[in-house]
Amino acid sequence: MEKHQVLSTIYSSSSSSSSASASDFNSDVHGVKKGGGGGVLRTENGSEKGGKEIKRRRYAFETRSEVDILDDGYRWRKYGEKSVKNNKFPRSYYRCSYRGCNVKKQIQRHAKDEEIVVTTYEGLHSHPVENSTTESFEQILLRNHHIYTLTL
DNA sequence: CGCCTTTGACCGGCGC
DNA sequence: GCGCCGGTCAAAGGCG
Repeated sequence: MEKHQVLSTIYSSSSSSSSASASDFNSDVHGVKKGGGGGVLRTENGSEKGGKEIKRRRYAFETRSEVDILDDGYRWRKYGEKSVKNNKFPRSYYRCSYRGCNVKKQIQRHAKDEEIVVTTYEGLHSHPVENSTTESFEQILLRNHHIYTLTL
């Protein structure tokens, strides 16, 4: 629904289309505290060892949106949230739902400009987009990744 | 009914 | 050697 303006460059001064909606800043639909969770005894995980570390490319680009969750057409499952010292706002960690698609997405807000959201993609998708209604966000990503191609 | 969200704890690496 | 930071996972509950 909401159109998100992707900033091709870091310094996108031209910003007059700041039509702030009446959306809640918190946008916390739940707002309910749960006592469950936590206190989990992590058993030894027979993770694959000897696995070769695959070089993961990180694509980070800034987007101007009121909401942290940007609908790029893929399904993301939030798996964690931690606050960064440098940033006053917490960073959200999202992961792709598709089996076999281990793409990770990190969303962090700017410490100075909360209106600016930094989205960092890790890995590449290997499955078709589910939501075709959304504009090809991936296209923008590919276009922006040229500017923000960080090789880990 | 299924999927997703939230929170706490734990782990690993690095720094001091 | 210990502390700190960042990142990940797992279970439960809620909502669609």
